Amino acid sequence: MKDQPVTIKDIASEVGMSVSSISRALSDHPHISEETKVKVRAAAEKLGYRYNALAAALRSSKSKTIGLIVPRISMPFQSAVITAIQNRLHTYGYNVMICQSNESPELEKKLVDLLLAIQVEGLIVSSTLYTKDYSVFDRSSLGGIPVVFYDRVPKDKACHKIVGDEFNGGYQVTKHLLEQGCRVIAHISGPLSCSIYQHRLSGYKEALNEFGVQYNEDLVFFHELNRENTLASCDELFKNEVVPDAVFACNDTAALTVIEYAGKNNISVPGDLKVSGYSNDNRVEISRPKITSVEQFPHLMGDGAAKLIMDLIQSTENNKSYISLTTSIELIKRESSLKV
Amino acid sequence: MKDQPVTIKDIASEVGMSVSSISRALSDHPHISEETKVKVRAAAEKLGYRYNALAAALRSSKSKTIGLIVPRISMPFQSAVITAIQNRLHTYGYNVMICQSNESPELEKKLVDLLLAIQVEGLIVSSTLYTKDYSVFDRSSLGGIPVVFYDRVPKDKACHKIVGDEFNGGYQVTKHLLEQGCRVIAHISGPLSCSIYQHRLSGYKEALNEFGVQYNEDLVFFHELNRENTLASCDELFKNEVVPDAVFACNDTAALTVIEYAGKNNISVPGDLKVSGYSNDNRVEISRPKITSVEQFPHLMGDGAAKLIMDLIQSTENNKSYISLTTSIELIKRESSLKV
DNA sequence: TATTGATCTGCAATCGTTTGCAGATACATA
DNA sequence: TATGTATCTGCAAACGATTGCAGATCAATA
Repeated sequence: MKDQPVTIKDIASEVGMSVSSISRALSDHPHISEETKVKVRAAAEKLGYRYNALAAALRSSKSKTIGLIVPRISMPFQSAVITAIQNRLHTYGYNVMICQSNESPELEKKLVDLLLAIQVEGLIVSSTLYTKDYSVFDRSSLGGIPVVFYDRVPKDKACHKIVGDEFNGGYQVTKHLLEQGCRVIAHISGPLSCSIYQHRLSGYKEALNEFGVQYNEDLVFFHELNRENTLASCDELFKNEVVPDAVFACNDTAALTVIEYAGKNNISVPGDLKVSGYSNDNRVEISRPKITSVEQFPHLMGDGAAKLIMDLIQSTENNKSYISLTTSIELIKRESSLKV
Repeated sequence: MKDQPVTIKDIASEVGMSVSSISRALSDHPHISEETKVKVRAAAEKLGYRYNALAAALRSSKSKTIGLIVPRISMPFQSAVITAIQNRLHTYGYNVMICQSNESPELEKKLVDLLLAIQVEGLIVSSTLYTKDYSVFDRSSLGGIPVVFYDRVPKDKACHKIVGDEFNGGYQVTKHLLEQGCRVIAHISGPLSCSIYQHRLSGYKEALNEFGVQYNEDLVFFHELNRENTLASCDELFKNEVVPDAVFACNDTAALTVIEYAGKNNISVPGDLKVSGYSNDNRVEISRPKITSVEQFPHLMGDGAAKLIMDLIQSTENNKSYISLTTSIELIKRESSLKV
C-alpha cells in the first residue's frame, strides 16, 4: 500500500524507462512507439497513477483554466450563459473557475487577483453594475492574458466583447408598445453606469422619436431592478395626474413587480397598462398575464464568448485590434402588452 | 520592461536577500522582522510581483481549492446552495471549482478525475438522479481527500453528508393535504434511485397511514420531474374513474405543470384539486394560485456543507466515523392547497 | 571569557511534470 | 565498412514557490 501518490517516476521504474519517455508516452507524443505507449498506459493503470495537472501547469505555464467573473450565478440569464461557456470550453480541454462578484466592484478586483494567481490563461467577465474603473483589466495589469467581456461590458474602453443587440431590444419593445397605442411609456431601467441600459435607453428614445412622442424624464427611472426599488418607482409614476399607459421594464423581475403593483392598485394589465420585461426568463410564462419580454439567447452568447477567448489564447500574433460581437435578440409578444 | 513574470527570486536580488526570506516575509512568517517585511512588500509592489498559487500548491500540496459537482447550476435551489458554499469557503481562503454533471453519471465520474488531477483538497457533491455506482467516491479512489455529499446523497453508502429533512417534508405536505380534507392524494415523485425521493415517499406513506388512508400505487409516479413527464402522469391520473383530489409534486416545476394541466382541463385549483410543490423556488409566488411548497433553506445547507468539508480537511486524525447532518424544512402553505 | 538563548536569515532539496538537445539503435544504402 | 536516415529514448534543467535544518548575529547572563 502506497500512501505517497504515484508519479510518472514510479511508472518509469516499473517499466524501466526514463520519466521523459513516460511523460511523452502518456501525452501521446509521436516519437514514442505504439507498443511502449500501450505498455506505459498499462503500468500507469496498474499502479493507480493520477496525473498531476498542477505540476504540468507549472512547468508548461499552461493551466488549461479560464477564469469567469459574473455578478451572480442565480440570474437565469447568467446561469444559462455560464453553462454554455463551460460546455464549450470543456470541448477544448479547458476548465472554468467561476467567481461571483456579487455586484461589488471591490470584490471583482480581488477576484481578478485571485484568478491571476492561479494562472488562468484567460478571463471572461460580465462586470458589476457599478464597475467604473476597468484598469485592472488593462493588458498591462493582466500580464498578457486575454479578456473577453460579455453582456455587461465597459462603456468607454476598447476591449474584446460580445453583447446582445441592446439598442434594437430597447427599440423593438418601445415600438411595439407604441404600435399598441400607448403614448405615455414609462421606462424602468438599471443604472446608466452599465452599458446595456444606456443602449436600451437609446433604443427607447429612437422609437419614441420615430412616433413623434416627446421624451419625458419624469417617466424614466434608473436603479437596481429589485422589487423594492421598482415598487417605489411605481408609486412615483402613479401619483402624478397623467399616469403611464405602458411600462418598459429592463428585466423580468421588475416587470413582475409592476404587474404585482398594478394588481394591488386595481390597474388592469394589459387593459389600462401594458407591460414589457426583458430577458425572457422562465417566470414570464407563469405570470398572469404572461409577460412580453426580449429573448437574449444566452446560449449563443456564452458559446461566442468561449470561442472568442480560445481564439485569443491560441492566436500567436498579438492582436492589436479588438473584436466586438453582437448577438441578436427577439421580442416575444405576450398578453401583458397586447390590445384587449 | 519585463516580459517574464516577476518571481520572488527577482525580489530577492532587488532587496539583497535569499528567496527563502522573501517567501517567509510575504507569507507573514513570525521569524522575519517587521522592518524586512515592510521592505520586501515594498519591493514586491514596485516590481509588480504576482503570487504564483500553482507553484505554491505544488510544493506544499495545498491547492486551496475544493471541487464542487452539481447536476445543474440553473436550478434555483442549487444556485443558492452553491453561492453559500462559495461565500463560506472564501472566508477560509479556499476557491471552488464548480462543475456540472448535467445529470450524467458518466460525466460525473470524469469530473471527479478532472478535479483530482487539479489536486483539489476536498469534494462537495450533489449527485445525478441516476448515480448508482458511488465507488469513485470511495476513500481509496480519492487518494485520501474527503468528500461531503448534500441533498442528492448515496443511498446505501456510509458517507459524510448534509440533507434536508425529506421524510418530514413528505410527511408535512401529505398531512396538510389530508387535513384539508383530501383523501385521494397523488404523488408525483422523482426516480427512486435518488435518496431524497425515497424519504419523501416514506413521509407520504406515514401520513396516509396515520389518517387511515390506504396507499395506492396507481396514484404514485416516478420519473424526472420535467414538464413532459408530468403532463403524461396527469393524463394517466385523470383518465381513471376515481380522480385525485390532491397532488403532491416533488418539485415546483411539476407543481406548476399540474396547475397548467388543471387550467386546460377545467379542473379548479384549489377547489377541485389541491396542489403542493417542493423547494419553494421563486416561481411559486408568481403562479396563480400561489403554490404551497416546502422551503429547504439552501443557504443553511451550503453553509453546512462548506463548514463540514473544512472540518474534515483541517482535522488531522483520520476520522473513521461519518458525519450526517440534517437541515430542517418548513411547509409554506399557500392558496393552491387551502380550503376555499 | 564563555555560555546561553532569542531572533533572524540562508542553503538546498523538493513538489511532479515538460521539453530542448543529444545520444542510441536499427536498418537500408552506397 | 562506412554513411545516412529515421525512429526512438534519456539526461538534466527548468517552472516558482515552500520548508527543515543549520548557521549567523547579538545581547544578556553566569
